[in-house]
Amino acid sequence: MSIPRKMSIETQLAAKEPKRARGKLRVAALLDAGAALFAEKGYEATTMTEIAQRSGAAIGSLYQFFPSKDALAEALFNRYAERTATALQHVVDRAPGLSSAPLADLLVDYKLALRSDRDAVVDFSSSIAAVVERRKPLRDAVRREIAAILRSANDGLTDEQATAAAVMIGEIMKTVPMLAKAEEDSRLPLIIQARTALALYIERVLDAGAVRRRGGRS
Amino acid sequence: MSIPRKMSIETQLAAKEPKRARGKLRVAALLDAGAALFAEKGYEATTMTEIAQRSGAAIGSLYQFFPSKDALAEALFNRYAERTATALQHVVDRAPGLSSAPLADLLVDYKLALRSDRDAVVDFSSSIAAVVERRKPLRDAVRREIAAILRSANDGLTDEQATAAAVMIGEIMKTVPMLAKAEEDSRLPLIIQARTALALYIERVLDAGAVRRRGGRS
Amino acid sequence: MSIPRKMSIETQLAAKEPKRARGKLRVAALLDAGAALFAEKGYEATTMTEIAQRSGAAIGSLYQFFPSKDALAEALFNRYAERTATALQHVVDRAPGLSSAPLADLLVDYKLALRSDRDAVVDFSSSIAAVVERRKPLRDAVRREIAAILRSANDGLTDEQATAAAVMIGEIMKTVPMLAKAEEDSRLPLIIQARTALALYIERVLDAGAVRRRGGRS
Amino acid sequence: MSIPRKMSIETQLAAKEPKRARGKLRVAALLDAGAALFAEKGYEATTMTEIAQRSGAAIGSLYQFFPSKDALAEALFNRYAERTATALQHVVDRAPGLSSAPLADLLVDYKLALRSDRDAVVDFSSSIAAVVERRKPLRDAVRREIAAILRSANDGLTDEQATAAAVMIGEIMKTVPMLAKAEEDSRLPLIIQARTALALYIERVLDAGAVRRRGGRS
DNA sequence: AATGAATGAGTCTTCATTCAT
DNA sequence: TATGAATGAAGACTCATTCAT
Repeated sequence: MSIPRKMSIETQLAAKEPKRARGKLRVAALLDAGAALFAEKGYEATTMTEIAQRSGAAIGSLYQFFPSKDALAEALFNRYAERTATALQHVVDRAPGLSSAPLADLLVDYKLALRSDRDAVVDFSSSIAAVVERRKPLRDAVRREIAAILRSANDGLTDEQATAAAVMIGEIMKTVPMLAKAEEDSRLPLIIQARTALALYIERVLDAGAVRRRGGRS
Repeated sequence: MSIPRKMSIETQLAAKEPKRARGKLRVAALLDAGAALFAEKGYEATTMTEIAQRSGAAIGSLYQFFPSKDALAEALFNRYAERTATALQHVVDRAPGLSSAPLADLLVDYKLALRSDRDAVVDFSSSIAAVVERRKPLRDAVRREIAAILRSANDGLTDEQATAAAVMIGEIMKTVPMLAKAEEDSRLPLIIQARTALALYIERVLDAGAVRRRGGRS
Repeated sequence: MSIPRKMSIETQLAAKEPKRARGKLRVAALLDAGAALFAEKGYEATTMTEIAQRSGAAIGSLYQFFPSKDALAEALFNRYAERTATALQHVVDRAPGLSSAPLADLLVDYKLALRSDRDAVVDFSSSIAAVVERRKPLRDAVRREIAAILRSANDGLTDEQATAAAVMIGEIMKTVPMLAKAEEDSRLPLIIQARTALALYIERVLDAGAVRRRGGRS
Repeated sequence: MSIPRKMSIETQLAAKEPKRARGKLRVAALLDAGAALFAEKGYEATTMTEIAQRSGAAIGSLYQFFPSKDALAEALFNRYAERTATALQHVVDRAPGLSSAPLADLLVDYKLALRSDRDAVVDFSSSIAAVVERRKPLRDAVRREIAAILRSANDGLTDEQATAAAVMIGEIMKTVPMLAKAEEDSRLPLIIQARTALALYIERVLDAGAVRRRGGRS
């Protein structure tokens, strides 16, 4: 897998790793509290004190492991990147041979699985320098995998076509978390719409060569 | 005793006119500065002092027109809502009779036109109470118009179907501003992908009734 | 605190200057309060809140003009440097033609005049990056003036001799503020000792050529 | 010798006596680390954690031996006081019979020997209550010894004269550590200047009675 | 009206010190 | 004893908002 899990820009932003079991639990609790609050109220509006309180720790304990608010955000992003890598590998493993509809479903499910992690990360990922740096590589890696899936399903695609399609697919996938936020009773139908829209687009992409070869769209 | 102690009412009003005009300019400049900064760094990260500075005004002047930061945001949202209404009317006017592809283009162009306004507004529109209130009605109005367009193009759609489709269309439309942020040379191809994806989805929606009419399950 | 961190490219240490009479008074009061407290308890042990309180201002007002504690220290140092320059010019103006004893007195009086300013500045001048940079040039300038006075009084001195003597004279002068801190009744005798010691040393320096010529010990 | 090597005031601040060789080594390492850091960055700017790290101990270990930062400072001061006493005794032992120049050299060498210890102690010795208390007695003891040396070399000196001279000599001696901080190639010449200045002053002091005896002003 | 100084509650962050393992 | 996590008071600094000129 080509996703960079951690970059080596040595900053003081690095979260200090706990050396005892107690510390590991703390760190996980702190990350969860931070994730929840960032998702709820946004990065700027969330205070470090709130995060500490929600995870049942003193403010000093929070700073013991995350030397700054940005460091916490970065750690959260790293966790998100790792989970993304894992989930994406899952997709890559079962994508071969799938037609547009099941492939669309696979991608939508991938997005649903990462939903809450992503919610915690989106708000700050364009405003914190250390995260901004990591963001593009991660996004590019995801796109590359999707493009690869497309090309292996349709060898008539050029690199440019596959890449552009991967970008568009990524964008359609981003609608999933939004739709999943809808009222309980409209959530499912909406996600079905996303599956449909994505399947239609993927079908078009996979047919691109065939269409040309066959000489017209159905 | 013959000296007039009071100017005529007409004269007073006339004297106020240039000041009002100047005020309008200043208000517009302040809104623009706020919009630009909110888009650049986000609502929370932007300070009132910065906004005043960028528009060449003193902080006191800013507060003369907008009694609070939230009020400024609200004004910005209102401006966005008005422009949305205008642009949407434009869409509604020329939608009738269009097939899926040109309709998709129309909607994509609508989104492109509102792009910068939206950038200024998205960041805070879920965190400021007064704006949150206005947001849903605006979004619902847009969805209703799109649903209406869909139903008038395909009278076989139920209300629920049209609404769900309108939501999905709205979401696909949201990808447009993101794609438009791409590098100069990939921007156009990407927007074409958005047009394609949207057209495919709309085509499916417009065909839905036909399928049923032609003998699908009741 | 300030020193161990890598100096960032452009530090925003510059004190903002007031544009209104009110502000100028404030700035002076703040500088005085800072000077007094730094002299009393040291830089690190003095809090910004204390400084604001002592000068009758709100903490925000302090930060209006001095964007950081370091900036305040720097401003204080700048004021000290200016006063040093003025006082030194005074010395330079009346040094020509003086013999060792009156010259020593002149230098001791110069040090006494700058005493309180120096007290405010010594504690932090070796730990704040921006000040450390300015310190050496100032000290060198003072030494250069003293060396020049020595050489014009004894043209048999080499540059190196004059410089070394200037350094030593500077050091003896530094004892003055310390001695001046003594109990009321021992202060005067002690300062007389300083005048004596300084006069003896200067006499030796001014005689250097003569001594050599006459054959005394080098 | 009248210097108190150990203060009789028992406080909880007093460092716990290490009972094992291991502990003594650790205590020495901690004191050295503290001394180095206090000299480098000052007392306030140095953290307990840093001290522990530099000496390779855990923060908990540091507190095992020194129950507070002040206690560490006090221990450091005590060590300095002991070394001062030893060095001073050395001076006292060989001072009798010396003329001004060798006496000055002796005193300068004494100061050079204690230099690094003093650097570690100066910064906090005026701000920590427990140390402030000990400081004056130590300084007075040193002055008393110097005054005694002066009086035994010149029995024409009054107590007041001898004391004032001792203070001045102490101040001139303080210039030695500063001069010793100069660049490698100017260090030696500068220290020679200090020897010279001190010798001149001492010579004057030792002559004082003679002048009176010989018929100077009463 | 316009300007910029004044205000102070609220944030992030530090660090001496205590405590559990 | 040794270790390092936990604690929270305290300090630097920010910024929306108000006020005086």
